[in-house]
Amino acid sequence: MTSATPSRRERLRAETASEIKRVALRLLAGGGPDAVSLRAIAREMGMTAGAIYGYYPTRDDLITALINDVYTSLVDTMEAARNAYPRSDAAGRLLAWGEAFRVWAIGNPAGFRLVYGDPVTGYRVPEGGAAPEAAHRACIGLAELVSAAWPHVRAGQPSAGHRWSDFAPALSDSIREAFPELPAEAVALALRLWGRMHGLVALEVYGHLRAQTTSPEKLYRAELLDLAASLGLGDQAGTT
Amino acid sequence: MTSATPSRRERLRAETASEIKRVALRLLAGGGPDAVSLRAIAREMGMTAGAIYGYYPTRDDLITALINDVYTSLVDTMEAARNAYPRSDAAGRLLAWGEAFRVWAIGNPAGFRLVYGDPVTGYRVPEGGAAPEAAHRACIGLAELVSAAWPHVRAGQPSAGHRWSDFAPALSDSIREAFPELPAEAVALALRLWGRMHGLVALEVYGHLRAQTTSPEKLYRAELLDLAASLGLGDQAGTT
DNA sequence: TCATTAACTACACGCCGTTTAGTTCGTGTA
DNA sequence: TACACGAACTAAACGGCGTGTAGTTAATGA
Repeated sequence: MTSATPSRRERLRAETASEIKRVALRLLAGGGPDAVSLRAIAREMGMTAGAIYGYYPTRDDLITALINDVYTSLVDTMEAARNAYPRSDAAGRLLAWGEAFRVWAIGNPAGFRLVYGDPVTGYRVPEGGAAPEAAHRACIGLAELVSAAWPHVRAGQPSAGHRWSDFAPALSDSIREAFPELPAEAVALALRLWGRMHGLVALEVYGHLRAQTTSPEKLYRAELLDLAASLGLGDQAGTT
Repeated sequence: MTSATPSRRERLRAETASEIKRVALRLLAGGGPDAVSLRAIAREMGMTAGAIYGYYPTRDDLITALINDVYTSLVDTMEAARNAYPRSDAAGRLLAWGEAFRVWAIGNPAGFRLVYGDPVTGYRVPEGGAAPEAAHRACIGLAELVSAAWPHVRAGQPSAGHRWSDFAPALSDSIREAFPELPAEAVALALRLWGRMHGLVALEVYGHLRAQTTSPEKLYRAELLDLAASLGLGDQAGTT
């Protein structure tokens, strides 16, 4: 913010910092979470491990940066998939979002583990622990899907008596601002959507589903359709 | 199998082998997955790390044994909770199973990670990769719940055209033997139940839900009720 | 009694994250 | 232009890890 013209030094520095992340992501994709080590990254860059401490104060800070990058790319992907369908096609947008989630996860198992599992050996989430902004965006995206379906949601949804105070202020505030017509109950529904998409995908990524079925994608598709139906968006064609 | 009377040596040996697992589980519960190391276990037992190789050929074999134990204890817990309700109370049994799953997971986060996540640093599932017997039992348990509800499942369940060949032979065979009246579609439904329970619980265990809501249990309860309703077991009292 | 052998230790190897002290070199200023 | 500063980096060390291997102890059984 303070620098109008980033000096040459600053440019080199920023470039190195992002090269570290780039190499880390490559190692992650190539050799799984355990292949991401400061020593391996440094080796790959022709440096020594200690040098990385000039860019990230600790390994976990680097991992945290990676998580944010990867999480953001996931949410970007889902939003793009959703936006390929017009606002009028609530079912299409829901299915697109859900499919994009699974496709990304299956294509990026290491990334999925990074974001939703134990990222790498010994990593602990930072104390301050503000959820990454990407998680917030994901929740908003889900709320948007719920919002579009809300008029059709059959009143039969079990009301567990959710209140606004049940949710993180950051979440409540954004949703009330973006979708003023939604009740707290709808936020609960959005989080449940999240859980429903997450369940089968997590089981598949970690190999539990493949031990039981040869076609997890069929299972997931059925789940998405059931999910759409339960939101009152039933039978609007199973677009890709 | 060959020994009628286990010799003193054999008894000591078996006792040591299980003490290793016991200590490992204690370390796991106490210090998370990273606290489980051969050196730590040996230290705790007044041995050296190498000694453990006399009992488990490699660290991953020990971890595999732990996973089996922990997974089995989870399934035992869920089955017991379910069996507290009579067969006639299909909804009660479903809710009990589901609640038991979450309660166990929240009370045993390290165990949950061991079974459903990346167990510990560098662990890779064994090649032969037969899914643990406990996973099989869990699937059967879910199928039983579906079986009890099957007459009520509204025909509207989206049919994704599942066939018996879509599932692992071990699973298909057991289910066809135990519940001859069930179609392949019902197995798919059982696996989807699994995913639905798994989703919110996994998000909660890994800290993603708590960043968004202060009452994950309410969310999960609502999900279970919705799930029961979608199986046609609606409105049969929200028993504990 | 004594050879066999299971059980275990001691040590080494290469990996890891992290810290510290020392070195190199581009940069802004006098 | 000369020089001092400081950023960037290396080298080496610490303790921890899983895993082999060679050597030691002690219980077993003929």
